[in-house]
Amino acid sequence: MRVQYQLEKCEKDTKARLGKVITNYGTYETPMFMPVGTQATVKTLSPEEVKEVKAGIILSNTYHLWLRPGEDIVAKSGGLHQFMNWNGPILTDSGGFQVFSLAKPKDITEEGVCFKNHLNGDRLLLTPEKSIEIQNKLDSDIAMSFDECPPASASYDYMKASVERTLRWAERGKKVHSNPRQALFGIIQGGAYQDLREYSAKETVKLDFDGYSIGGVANDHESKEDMYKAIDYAIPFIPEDKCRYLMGVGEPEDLIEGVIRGIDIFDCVLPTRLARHGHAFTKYGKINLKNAKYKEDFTPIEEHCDCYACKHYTKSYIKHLINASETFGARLLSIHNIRFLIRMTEEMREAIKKDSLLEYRDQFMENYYGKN
RNA sequence: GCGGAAUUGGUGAAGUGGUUAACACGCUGGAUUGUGGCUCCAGUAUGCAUGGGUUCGAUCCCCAUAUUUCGCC
Repeated sequence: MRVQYQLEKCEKDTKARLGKVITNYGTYETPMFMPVGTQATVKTLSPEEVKEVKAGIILSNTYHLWLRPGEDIVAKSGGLHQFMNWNGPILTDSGGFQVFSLAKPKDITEEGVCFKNHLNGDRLLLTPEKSIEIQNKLDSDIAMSFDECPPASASYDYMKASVERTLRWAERGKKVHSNPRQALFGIIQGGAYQDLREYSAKETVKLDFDGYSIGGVANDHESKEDMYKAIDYAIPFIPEDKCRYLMGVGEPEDLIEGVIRGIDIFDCVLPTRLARHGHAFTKYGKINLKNAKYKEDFTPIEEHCDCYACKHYTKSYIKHLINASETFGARLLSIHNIRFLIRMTEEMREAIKKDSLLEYRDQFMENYYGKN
């Protein structure tokens, strides 16, 4: 069976939706936040801990698993779920983001993208067909189309050419997609240019994917206004009965603004990266555990948080672990930060049920950015 | 007691008779949005043991004192 999306309810005053994603590895409710496990592991967490923070689905990465250990080894082990001992749903990114983060413009051709293997210097060519073939073998529940993720600052002409190429790549990838258990999502690009986003959305939808995502946002110092516009331009063209995924977004307020605009799922490295650098999300704003003021703070990160870190450990202790570069500190903060974002999605689901999402947003923002 | 060597910020230390005393760590902040990320950025000695002297000018040269250290009795 292929992943299915079930729309349960639309909020009265916004475009927010309550839904369900049904997969062979379980069903989860949307809106949902996906922790990122690029190299077949959510950095520092065990699968049991990922379950415990109530992650409905995780994201992994085609490019990185292609280079190491190689998709054939993952396939041989019984697929990505088996390989990493995660029996929940998995979405794999296509390597499109690595076009943005690792490749130079001159490496991008109609055929695909030339990468220099960062592990051994080999020249590699990733094509739309290759990306889908790798994802088929990884056997994730949701595969992503291979796209170009252009910088938000790209010129109109560049963006237009890129959008068109990404559409051709989407079609090529769809043609070779052959895993009957795996869904395939299309990616809408176009930056903050209204006509390009609309064009990309319409044309991508014509190709008929199992779900749609909005990509190319929140990169290259893009303003929040531009990001929200990009969502607003694309959403009206996505069929209601398909899951909508905003790629790479994970600041608390962006989750809320995304949901209000009709987004169902998100992924982001932020909670785990911030954790490794000593930061924690809290209801009253982001805090930096490295700050001297937490030296003797023997209270949890958040008093009423239900995560493992907050139930058992103090800021003082976690600060000490971070200062001493002990990995347990990064692990505790990762658990907390992911749980924080997932709890936000839980709260938003409740708010959607009660048609009170705008009130939720206002209250959240007042707490998060107000005076402590 | 005698002779030698050393003394630079929180630490380990470069360094020069002349504009802002290198670097590293630590410390203090900040960044971070489909992870090439235990990463990156910034700030952090009004002073070179103390007191004199030489010099236009001394952390750098000279003298004394203190402390540390090595050797000898």
